[in-house]
Amino acid sequence: MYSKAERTSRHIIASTAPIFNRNGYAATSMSTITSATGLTKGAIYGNFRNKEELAVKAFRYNVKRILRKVREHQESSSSPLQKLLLITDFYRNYYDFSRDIGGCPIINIGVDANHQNKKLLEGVRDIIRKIERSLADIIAEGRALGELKPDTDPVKNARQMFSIIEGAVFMSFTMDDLSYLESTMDILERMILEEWKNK
Amino acid sequence: MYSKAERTSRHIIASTAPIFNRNGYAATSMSTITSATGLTKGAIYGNFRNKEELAVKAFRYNVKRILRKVREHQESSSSPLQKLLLITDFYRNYYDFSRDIGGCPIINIGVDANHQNKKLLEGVRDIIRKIERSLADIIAEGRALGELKPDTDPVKNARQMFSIIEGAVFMSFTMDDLSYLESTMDILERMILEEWKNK
DNA sequence: ATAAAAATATACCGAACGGTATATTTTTGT
DNA sequence: ACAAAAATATACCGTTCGGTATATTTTTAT
Repeated sequence: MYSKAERTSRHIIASTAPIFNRNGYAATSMSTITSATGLTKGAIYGNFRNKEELAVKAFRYNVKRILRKVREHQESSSSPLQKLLLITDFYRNYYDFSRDIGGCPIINIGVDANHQNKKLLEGVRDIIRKIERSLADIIAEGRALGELKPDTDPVKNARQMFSIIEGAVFMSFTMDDLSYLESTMDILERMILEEWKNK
Repeated sequence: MYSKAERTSRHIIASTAPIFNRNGYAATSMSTITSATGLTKGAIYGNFRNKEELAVKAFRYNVKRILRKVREHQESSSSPLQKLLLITDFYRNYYDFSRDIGGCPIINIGVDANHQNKKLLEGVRDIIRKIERSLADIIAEGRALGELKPDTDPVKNARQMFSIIEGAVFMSFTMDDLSYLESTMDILERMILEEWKNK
């Protein structure tokens, strides 16, 4: 069983994570945090050094939730090519899935933290590099297995793929219109099947 | 000659626009504004109803500056196909161009205003619709002239194109790495020449 | 040049900000 | 059950927030 402090920490993170994601760092005040958690400042500052530390952990919490979902969605396949297509398939449903946490934490916190908060921004960059690496690994494996063309560039293609996905996520959440995701995943899937796949 | 008030208004907008763009609405305080302009609150509130009104006008100012640049870049050509390629070419240099105003106002304010400020968000949406419309017009004209395939869907393709561009802009500014823009423009140009162009 | 009007500066408002010292309550190991 | 330790609540700190009423300065039209 978790200690009291651990349970409280988790509760604070879980209940403030969507708020930080929606409002950003500066616009999420301590009073927002106390009323969202039902706790007082004493409890918050007893478990976190300051607002910044909580914000960083809330960001990581949001990202982990999403990445776990993506992983689960992929697990049904052992083929790298299929995995790529399952990732695009995941993002077709990303709008409904992530609406309750207020959109994509990478975009939200990436934009919010840029020019504002070094630690938060570095956290975002770490996650982006990690995601690109795992995408590149899938592509490299697909190439090694002969599913993808021999001249595929895993790192470059991973970056292109993620960049295109994030564009669609931004547009969908800004315009409140999930068709951007649908329409962009069409392009990505065509790219994978027509340009990356070994035929 | 402009009246005193007009000159002051312009000065306030011009000198706070990059700050709003970088820091966002909540993180740009009145004291930031007074020290950036060299004026006092009396001058600010004498020319703008409140911080929100100034933020909206600062956003429009930033967007106009960029759109004018894009327009100038296109003007050298009368061919819709060439215009599309000049737009992608423009975004290859977008990183250096917009770094001094702190990145892309559409992404920055779009993310910042979402869940925070209705008027600002509506301003962002208006601009996005306007840009997509003008892109769609170019594509439609290209189709009418026979430069693009007859089955091209101007509205859909405009949205896809803009979404992909914004993704690259986000990635470049978040990772401080302009290669995302380069690499994405490669894809877009190939898409235009290989899939949209009437061969 | 002058007076009216417009624009800007000054001084202030109550509220909210992030954070802390300390008192109180709750959990923990025995 | 109990005492020590840990966790949480309370009350407060100085500072900054957006905004305003009013005094002063500058522009404008005559």
